[in-house]
Amino acid sequence: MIGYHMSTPLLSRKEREKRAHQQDILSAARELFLLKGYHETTLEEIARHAEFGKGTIYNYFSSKEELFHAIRDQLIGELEALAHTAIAECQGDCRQMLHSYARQVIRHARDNSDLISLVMHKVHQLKPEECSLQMNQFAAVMQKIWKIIVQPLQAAQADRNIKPFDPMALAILFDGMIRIYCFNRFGPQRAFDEQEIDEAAEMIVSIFFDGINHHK
Amino acid sequence: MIGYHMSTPLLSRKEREKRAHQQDILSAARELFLLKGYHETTLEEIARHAEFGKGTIYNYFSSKEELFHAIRDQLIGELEALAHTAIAECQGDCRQMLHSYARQVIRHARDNSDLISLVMHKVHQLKPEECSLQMNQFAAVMQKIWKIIVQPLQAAQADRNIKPFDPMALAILFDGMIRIYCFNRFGPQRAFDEQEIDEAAEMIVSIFFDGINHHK
Amino acid sequence: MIGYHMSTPLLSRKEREKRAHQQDILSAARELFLLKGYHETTLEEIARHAEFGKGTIYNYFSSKEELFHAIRDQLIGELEALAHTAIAECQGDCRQMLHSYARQVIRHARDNSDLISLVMHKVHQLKPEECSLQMNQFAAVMQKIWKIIVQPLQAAQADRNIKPFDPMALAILFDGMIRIYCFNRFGPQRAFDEQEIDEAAEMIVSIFFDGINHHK
Amino acid sequence: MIGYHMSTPLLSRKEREKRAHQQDILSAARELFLLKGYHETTLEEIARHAEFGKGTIYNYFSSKEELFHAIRDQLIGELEALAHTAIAECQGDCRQMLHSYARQVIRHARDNSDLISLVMHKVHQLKPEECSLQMNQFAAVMQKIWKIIVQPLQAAQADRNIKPFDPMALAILFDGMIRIYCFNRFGPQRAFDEQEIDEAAEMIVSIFFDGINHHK
DNA sequence: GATGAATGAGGATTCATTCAT
DNA sequence: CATGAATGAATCCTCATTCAT
Repeated sequence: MIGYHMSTPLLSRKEREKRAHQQDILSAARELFLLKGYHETTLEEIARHAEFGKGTIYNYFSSKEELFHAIRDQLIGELEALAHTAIAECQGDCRQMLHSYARQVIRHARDNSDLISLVMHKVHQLKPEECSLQMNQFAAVMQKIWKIIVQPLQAAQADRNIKPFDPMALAILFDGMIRIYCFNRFGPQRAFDEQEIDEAAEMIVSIFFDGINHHK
Repeated sequence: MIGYHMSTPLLSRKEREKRAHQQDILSAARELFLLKGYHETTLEEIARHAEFGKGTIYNYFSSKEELFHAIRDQLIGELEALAHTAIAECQGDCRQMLHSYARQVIRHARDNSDLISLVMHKVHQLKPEECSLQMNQFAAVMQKIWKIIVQPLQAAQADRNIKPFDPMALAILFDGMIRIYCFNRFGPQRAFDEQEIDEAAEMIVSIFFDGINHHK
Repeated sequence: MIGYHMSTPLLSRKEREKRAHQQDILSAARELFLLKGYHETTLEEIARHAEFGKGTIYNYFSSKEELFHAIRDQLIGELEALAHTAIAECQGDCRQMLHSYARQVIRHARDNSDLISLVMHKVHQLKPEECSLQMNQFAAVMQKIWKIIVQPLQAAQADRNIKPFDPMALAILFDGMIRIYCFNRFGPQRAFDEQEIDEAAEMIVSIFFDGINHHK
Repeated sequence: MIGYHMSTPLLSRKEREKRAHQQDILSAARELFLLKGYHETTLEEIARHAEFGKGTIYNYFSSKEELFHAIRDQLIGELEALAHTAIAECQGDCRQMLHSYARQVIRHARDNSDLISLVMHKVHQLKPEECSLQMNQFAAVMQKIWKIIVQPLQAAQADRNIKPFDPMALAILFDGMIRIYCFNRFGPQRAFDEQEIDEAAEMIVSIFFDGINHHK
C-alpha cells in the first residue's frame, strides 16, 4: 500500500481531475489569448485547443471574461513569485538582486510573450463603464511586483549606496527597461539562449547603475 | 497682391470641408479608440461622437479597420515628427537632445495615452494569419523612431563620450524608460504639468547617463 | 430661317434636352440591369455610367423601381413593335410571317439579352405582397405580344391550313422555342451574324410547321 | 439477423437529426427563394420559416449564398434524375420517351416553379466579375439535362426516323417548349391536374414531331 | 461531467433617397 | 437643373452562452 500512500491525495481523484482539467483549459486559453488577443480568440477555439467541448468550459469558468481574469491572475502570480524568488533568494547586494531579477523577467518573457502582451489584451476585457479604471487596474497589478523590487532599492538608499530618487519611480524605470527591451529587442517568435539573456540583463543593470557616461 | 495669392486656397471650399470632416471623424475615432479600445468602440458611437450619420463614416473610410489604420498612421507620423523636432532643433549635446526628446514624448503621452495604448489596440487589427507578424510590424513602426534617436547616441560614441553599447539597444532602452514611466507613473487620466514633465525627463536622463550609483 | 423650320421643334429645346437626358439614363440603366441584374446594380453605378450625378437621376425618375419599370416598359414596347412590324409588314402567309417574326426576335435578343433576362430581373422588383402576382404580371406583359402573333395562326386555322390546337398555346410555344433557343444556344456574349439568325429561324419554323418526323 | 443488420442505421441518431434539420432549412429556404427571390428573402425569414434561430442556419450553411447554391444543386439534381428516369424507364420509341419526359417536367414545374424561376434567381448569385459567365454557367447546368434527352433523338436519327437537324438544337427546342409553356400557361400558383399535364405534354410532342401543318 | 446544437443580441456594412448648395 | 455628401433603415453574420441529452 506504499503506492497508495505515495499518492495519498490531499484531494480526491475527482478533485484532482477537476483541477487538471481546469489547468488544461487555462493553458489552452492562455496560449491563444497571448497569441491572438482576447477578442480574436473564440471559445470554440479554446475548447478545441483544450480538447474539450464548448460547454465544458462553462463547468470550470462562468464566462469568457472570468477565464481571462483567471489567466491574468495566474500570470500575475507567476510574475510576483518570480520577483520574490529573484530578490529573496539572491544573497548579493542590490545590484546583484536586480541582475537576478532582470534575468528571470527576460526568461519569463521569452516563454510567455510577457506582461506587455497581457497589457495589450487586458484592455479589451473592459466594459465601457470600467474604461476609466483600466490603467488603474493595470497599475494595481504592477504595484505588487514593484513593491518587491523596491525593497532592495530602498535598502541601498538607506545605506547611501544609490542616489535618492523616488524608489518607486526607480522600480518602474528598471522594470520598464527590461520589459520594453524584451518586447522589442527579441520579439515574440525569436528564441534566445541563456547567454543572450545574461548579456541583456548585464547591460541593463550596468546602465541602470552606472549610466552610459564614462566616469573616471 | 502677393498676399492675396499666398492666401488663395489651394483647395476648393468643398475640398477643404471634406478634409475637415475627415479630420473630425479621425479625431472622434481616435479619442474613442484610445479611451475604450478598438473592439469596444462601435461605428455607431464614432459616428455619434463625430456628429455624423453612420453611413457618412464610410464616405471617408472604407471600413472600421481602415479608419483604425489611418489613426495609427497619424499617430506614428506625430511620433516621428516629434522625435525629429526634439533632436534636430536641439542645439546641445547628446544629453540635451535626449532630454528634449524625453520632454516631448512625455507631453505627447499625456495628451494621447501614447504609444503603449496604440500598441494595445494595434494588436487587434490583425487577422489570424498575420498574428505571427504583429510584433515585427510594431518593431518596424518603432524602428523609424529609434533610428532618429540613435543618431545623437552614435555621434557621442564616435566622440568617445559614452560607452560603446549597441546604440540601437540604447535607443530602445531610453525610449522604453520614458514610455513605461509615462504609462505607469502618471496614468492616462491624470493631468500633469510642465514642471512634472521636466522633472521626470530630468530624472530619466540622469539615470540613463549617470546611473543611480554615486560616483566620486 | 429654313434651318429654323427644319428643326422646328414640337418641343422646346429645354424639353428636348430633358428627353435626351432621360433617354441617356434609361440606356445606361438598361445596360447595367441586363448585364448585372436589378439588385446588383446600384444607382451610383447607373449615375456614373450615364455621366450624371446621383441626385440627377431623381429629377427624371422618382425611384430606382420606377426607373426599372420605365426600362421594362420600353423593352416591352420594342418587343410589341417588333412583333407588329414582323407580322404586319410581311406580305406572305402564316409561315412566312412567323419566319419573319422569329428573325426579328432573334436579332433583338442578340442586341438586348432579350426578354428572358428581363424576366429574371423583373422578379426582383416585387414587394412581398406583390409576390403572388409576379407571374401574372409577366404573363400580362407577354399577352400583348402573343396576341399579335396569334392572329396569323388564327387566320391559318380559319383557312384550315393548320391543325386546330389552341392558338394561344401555339403562340406561346412558338415564341418560347425562339426565346429559349436564343438564350441557350447563342449565349449573351457570343455575337452571331445574319446568316446564323436566318438558319435558326428557318429551323424553328420548319419544326413548328412540319415537325421533326419524316412525312411522305 | 440479416434483417436486423440491414436496418441498422448507417448514421447515428445525432447524424440523422442533423441531416433532417439541414433538409428542413433547405426546404424552408427553397420555398421562400422560389416564391420571393433571393434578395427579397432574408435569413431572418428563412430561420423563422424553418423554425430555427438565425444563428442555427449558419451551423448548416456558411452563408446565405452557400445555402442558395445548395438549393440550386438540389434542384438540378432533381431535374437530372427526372430526365434520366423519364428516358431510361420508358420502353417506347423516341416519341414516347419525350412524351414521358414532357409529363415529368411539367409535373415537376407545377410543384417547384421550376427551372425558369431557378434561372431568375441564379443570376443573382453572381459577383460582378462573374457576370459574363452567368449564361455559360446556366448553359453548363442545362447541358447535363439536354445530353440525356439528346440520346433518343440521336438514336432516332440513326434510324432515319427523324430529320437530321442538329440533335442538341432539337433537345434545346423541345425542352424550351415545355418549360416556357409551363411557366406562362399554367402560372406558378395555379394547380393543374394530371389530365391537363397529359394534354399539354401530348400537344407539345405532337407539334414537335408532326408540326402544326396538316399532312396527308 | 461532457457535449455541441440552438440561440439571438450586437455590430459592421450597404445603398436608396434626400437636400443644401 | 445638377450635384454628391449625409443619412439610417435594413441585412448579413459572429459568437458567448444555454441546455437537453
